[in-house]
Amino acid sequence: MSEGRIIQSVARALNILELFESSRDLSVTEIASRLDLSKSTAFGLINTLAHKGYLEQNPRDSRYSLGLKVLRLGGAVQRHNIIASRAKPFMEKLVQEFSETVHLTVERNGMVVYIDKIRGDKAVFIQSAIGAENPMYCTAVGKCLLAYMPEAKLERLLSKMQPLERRGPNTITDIAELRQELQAIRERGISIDDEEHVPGLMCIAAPIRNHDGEVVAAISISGAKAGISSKLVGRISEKVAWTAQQISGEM
Amino acid sequence: MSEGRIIQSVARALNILELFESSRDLSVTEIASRLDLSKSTAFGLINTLAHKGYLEQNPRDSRYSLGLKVLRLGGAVQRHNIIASRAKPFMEKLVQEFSETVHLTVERNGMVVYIDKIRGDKAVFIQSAIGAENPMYCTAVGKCLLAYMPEAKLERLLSKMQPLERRGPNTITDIAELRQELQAIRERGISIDDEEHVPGLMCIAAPIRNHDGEVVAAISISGAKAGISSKLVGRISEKVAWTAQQISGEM
DNA sequence: AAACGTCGTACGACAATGTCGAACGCGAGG
DNA sequence: CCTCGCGTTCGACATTGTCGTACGACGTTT
Repeated sequence: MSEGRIIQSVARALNILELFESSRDLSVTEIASRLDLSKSTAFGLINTLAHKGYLEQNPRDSRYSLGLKVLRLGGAVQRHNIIASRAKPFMEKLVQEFSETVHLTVERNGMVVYIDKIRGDKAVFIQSAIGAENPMYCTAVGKCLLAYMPEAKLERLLSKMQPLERRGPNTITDIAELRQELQAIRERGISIDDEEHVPGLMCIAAPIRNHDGEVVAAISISGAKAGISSKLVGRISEKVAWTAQQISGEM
Repeated sequence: MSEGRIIQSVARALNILELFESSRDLSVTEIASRLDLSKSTAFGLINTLAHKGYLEQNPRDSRYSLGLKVLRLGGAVQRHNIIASRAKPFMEKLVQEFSETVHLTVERNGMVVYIDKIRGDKAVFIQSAIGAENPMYCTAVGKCLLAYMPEAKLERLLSKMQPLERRGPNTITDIAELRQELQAIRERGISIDDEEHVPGLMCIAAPIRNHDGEVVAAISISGAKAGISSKLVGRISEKVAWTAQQISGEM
């Protein structure tokens, strides 16, 4: 965890922005107390963020909320991210075919990060937001990314993620069992989360490779387990794997 | 343009992030020179942004690009923004019906800001990104927002937006003519951009109101003019207006 | 109505902190 | 093997962010 030079005021400003991930609007006083800053310090930072459009002040109650400028940055990521831009049209086709929610994910710091998401008509309430993080061991996409990871990295991540907390009825809580599962995923080319992360939820994922053959992302379909017959699992698996290969071919 | 207290280092850090809207990756030296900072100052800011996940360093060439953390913020905006979250399902239905691109926009500082976008199958290349800005006088959504604006605000914006630059074959370049157009929009409840912004492109927009009846957003469908017969214009207009009303009813 | 509490914002003084130039270690290219 | 340019580190200075205090505005309470 080397740090190097950290500019305090910048870090604080970013902390302020992050507060708004869980709150729609905040007052200067609330922000100051949550981050242990003096009101005037908080105000200076907030005012700077607002001046640049990253926060906006509601004229009614003079509270602050996120500004639209942050959308610009998010859009820039999507645009510049080779995976996301290439995968988008394929994701849309998947949504149309199965009417279930489709996710695109990568690994970052041992977590699954959702870089794009398209909801389907059947839209079970899946509270995964773009940019959100989830654990790897209990999600289809996470296990998929683990399965194709360089061994050294896998070992490092595995040793850091214990214990495997139970999240759903079928969560794999034993490391040895997880290793077997990863092996099975490599053999099938498909990763399935059968109520391991969220009760009632089923996900099917497949790996996306860059032109060097390294797995750099995973794509998945998620839906209510009740609505997915075992026959459908086969059809979805096939199509997800096929889609992942198509996307890989474009990289 | 009152400023108040601006924290220099924070403003500089935000400037750095904004550089990445037009560049996929940048080196420390490039950033320093573009913003007229010393290399070490730039490095401190960059390092802070990277440490917090808003920038990432490519281990290959040690250049920096936007980090996935910015997606979190963008997602938070979408989630907290009442208009965006309410409108999403309706937008998806519009896309399914017409297979054309659907936009959701608001006005900010006299510009149209795109807060959501869903591409349709026919997906003409429309380079509008989420968070991007466009002028109001030559876009369907912009004219729509102008048409239902409080008079004082309208006058202020009109006086600031002259001259009306020609963008497409039918761009309205005369203020008086624009006022007539706004009147027509109010009468029809529908705003149409017929190659006024981009040659070959046609957009149809309708206003979204909050529960006080104020117009707070506009929704639109965009497509190649060649692919939209005059009969289709009627059908689309009707459906866009209907959708906008439905969304308004949810606010 | 007047007193109170609390809010966002402004001010000013101190020292903590961001800034800068110079220098280091490293890798690529000649 | 030397050189160039890169990202990064270091240390000293003074700029700048920080904090307590205070002001004016608003809403609520008494």
